[in-house]
Amino acid sequence: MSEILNPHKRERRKQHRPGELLEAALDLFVEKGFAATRSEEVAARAGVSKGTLFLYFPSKEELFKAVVRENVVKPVTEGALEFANYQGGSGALLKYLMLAWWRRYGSTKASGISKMIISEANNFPDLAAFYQEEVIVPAMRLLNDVLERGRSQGEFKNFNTDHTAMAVIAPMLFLIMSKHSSALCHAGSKQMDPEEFIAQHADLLVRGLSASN
Amino acid sequence: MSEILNPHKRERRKQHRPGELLEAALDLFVEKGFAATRSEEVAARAGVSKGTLFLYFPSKEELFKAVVRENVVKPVTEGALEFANYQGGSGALLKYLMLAWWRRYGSTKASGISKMIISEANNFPDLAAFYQEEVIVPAMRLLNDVLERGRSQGEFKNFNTDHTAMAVIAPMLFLIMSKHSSALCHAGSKQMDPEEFIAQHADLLVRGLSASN
Amino acid sequence: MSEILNPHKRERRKQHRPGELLEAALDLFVEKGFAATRSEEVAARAGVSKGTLFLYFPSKEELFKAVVRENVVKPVTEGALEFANYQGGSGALLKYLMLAWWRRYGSTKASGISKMIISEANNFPDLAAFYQEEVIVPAMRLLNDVLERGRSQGEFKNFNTDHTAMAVIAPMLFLIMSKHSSALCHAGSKQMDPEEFIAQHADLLVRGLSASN
Amino acid sequence: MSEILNPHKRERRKQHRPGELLEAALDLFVEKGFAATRSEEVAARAGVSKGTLFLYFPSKEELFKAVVRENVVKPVTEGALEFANYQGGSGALLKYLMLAWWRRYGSTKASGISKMIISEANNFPDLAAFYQEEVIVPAMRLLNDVLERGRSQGEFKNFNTDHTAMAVIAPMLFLIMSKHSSALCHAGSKQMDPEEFIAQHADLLVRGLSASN
DNA sequence: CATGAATGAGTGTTCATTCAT
DNA sequence: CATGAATGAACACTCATTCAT
Repeated sequence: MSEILNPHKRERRKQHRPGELLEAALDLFVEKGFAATRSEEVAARAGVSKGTLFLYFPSKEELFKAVVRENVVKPVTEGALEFANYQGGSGALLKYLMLAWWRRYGSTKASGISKMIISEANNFPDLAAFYQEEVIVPAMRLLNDVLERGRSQGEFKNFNTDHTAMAVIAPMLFLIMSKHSSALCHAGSKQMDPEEFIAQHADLLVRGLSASN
Repeated sequence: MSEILNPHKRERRKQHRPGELLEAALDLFVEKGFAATRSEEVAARAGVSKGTLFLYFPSKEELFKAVVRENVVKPVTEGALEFANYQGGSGALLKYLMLAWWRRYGSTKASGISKMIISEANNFPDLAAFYQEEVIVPAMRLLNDVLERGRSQGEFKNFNTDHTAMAVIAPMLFLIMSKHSSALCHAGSKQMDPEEFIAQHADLLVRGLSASN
Repeated sequence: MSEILNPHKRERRKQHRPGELLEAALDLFVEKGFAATRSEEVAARAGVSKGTLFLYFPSKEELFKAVVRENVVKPVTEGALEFANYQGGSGALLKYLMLAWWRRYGSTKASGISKMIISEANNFPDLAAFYQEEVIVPAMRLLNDVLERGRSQGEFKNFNTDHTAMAVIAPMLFLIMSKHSSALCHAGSKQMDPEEFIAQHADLLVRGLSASN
Repeated sequence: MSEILNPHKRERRKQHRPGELLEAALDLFVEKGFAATRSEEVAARAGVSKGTLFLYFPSKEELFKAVVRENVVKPVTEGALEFANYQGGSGALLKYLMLAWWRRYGSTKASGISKMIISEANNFPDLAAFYQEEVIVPAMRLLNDVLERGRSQGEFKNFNTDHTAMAVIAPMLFLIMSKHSSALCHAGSKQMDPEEFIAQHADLLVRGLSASN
């Protein structure tokens, strides 16, 4: 009804085009990977023609970068914001951020983009570099900041930053890969609750970081 | 014996061909993945023509399966053998197997095959099924056997098998992905010693499994 | 109408493409057979690139089926229509249909498709089945109907349907094979007038079918 | 047993090699045609290696020519011999030769060679020329001689040689094509006895040739 | 004589990107 | 702005023929 009353409908559609294309591209990149996703299929799923896709995004690579900016950079930025405003203890903060990251990103379709990049980085160095800059570096900086916050507040002691960072990342990466690869999704990981898994892991880590020895 | 004494060039080459091709294929599958590896390049790297490759392996898929059998199935089988003959405690056994697996497989080029399968399983269901059957199932069985050994000996208590299996696998998977994806290999993981990482993780796990509560 | 008034080049080309490709494919299938016809050559003869061919026909097999529908099914359908509307005697009808079939099909390039299918049916079972269904079955039904019409009108007597059908087909098949195979086209058949040959044969047949004994 | 007693067995096999290869080649050429027959399969069916085939026949084309000489030229030569020695009437001779040709050649596997040549002559001009010279020309000469014998004896009258030759050949060609192409072998031709078909046709022809008008 | 390993040109089909309309 | 027709390089796999052993 609103469509009939609103004469700007087509214009609204037009303005939504990039968003619809991004949505379609996200779906397909996650489902098939970068190389195996055909640009025609992206266009078709967004309900436009092949030519239109290249009107908004000059190449498949640029389309991918836009998908990353829209879906992957955001959660990191949000995490950074919450970090800046957080008042409580660093252990609780770390656990909170890990769980928030899972709820907002890891558990969503978008996390397939991380799986995709890890899978195909070797074949697309430009994409890898872009992802490195826009995602990995900020995320690692945030993680580092959390650990340093804990150290300077005296809550975390005697830890090796690199090892600890790995220990934070490893289980989350594992969950992502399990979620998006049929090679892992049957490896018993289906019977497991990811949030519980992360919570347990976070507790384990915080306990380790807080120990005196 | 006569072969050693009578090193006809053609004959010597022939017997080495499959091995040379397997070696080249391993390199390229690890470097570029399954889809992006061109059969002609495999042949070229092995120093033969395209046709020769198909003389020894009827298709790219069969070539891949041979690579898996040669490089991935073996370490699992070896682990199972050592498990059968092991005499000591189950905690030590678990730690030993994790480290042995890393030294014999994870740290080698061959582990890139695991990364490859996880990356492309969705696009190649037949390959995924093959890998599932030949690698994942036996490996999970071995892991399960180790945990059950610990339980029946009273060394491991009160653990959830699935969760624990995930906790064993996650860090090793993380190391593999880091080693073989340029998207991760700069994520600080280069400064870390994998064996130490595994050892620490194994200790953490064993402590958790041995705890009374 | 606007198309005629507004002859945009691209548009005009587009609508003619399938026809041009079908024409080129007919030429080449007749000239070289199915297996020996390269899709690139079909495209080149139609003045387009290889890719364009597959824009209109999803595979060489489908291209062939389209060629059959366009060039072979039609004459049979036309014959069936004329049969339905025919008023005169059955002997005259049989002779008329045989000659019409020759003029409309046998004497044209398109009849090379029949030669082609007979030649390669063993190697392409799917194509053979398609041809069987779309061409042979309707054609045999028509022939049968003509003979039954003659029997029910009392004009044709005491004939074995199968033998007679063969006797109708054999000379026409012979003419087609002669026309399209260089192995036969010099066998003296060049000095012969096909229409006269068919007319004579038809007369012979009708006389036989009309004989009392 | 005889093999054990006969030390020359291997030598006998050797001498039979060409024959075994010819036999295998005949089978495969008839089954799949010239282009689609792989030389390796010919060798395999003869129980020798690919190299051996090329030891006896310098190319696939030469192999084919040998098959023709062995299997197709012979029946024509035999027919010519019988013609030379025949004493009776020319009508009976024509009928006899037609039936003999069917029994000795048309009904055998070897007749597939004629189907094959007709099918592929356009793609292999050298083969077509060879077949023309070695088979078609002698066969047409024999047929011509039979007709001329009838004319000079006053038994055959008022006939057009070319038309008559076609009328003799057409049904036999039809039988061969039916026998060797799946596109025709279901066209009702299975219910028919070839010898009877030929006999009827021969009678029809002879009656026509003997008629006064 | 016999082998079979090796070659490499050839074929059907796909897909990112361009551009005339 | 939007379309979709057109391109052509790429890629897995085949096979007649050669030749070292």
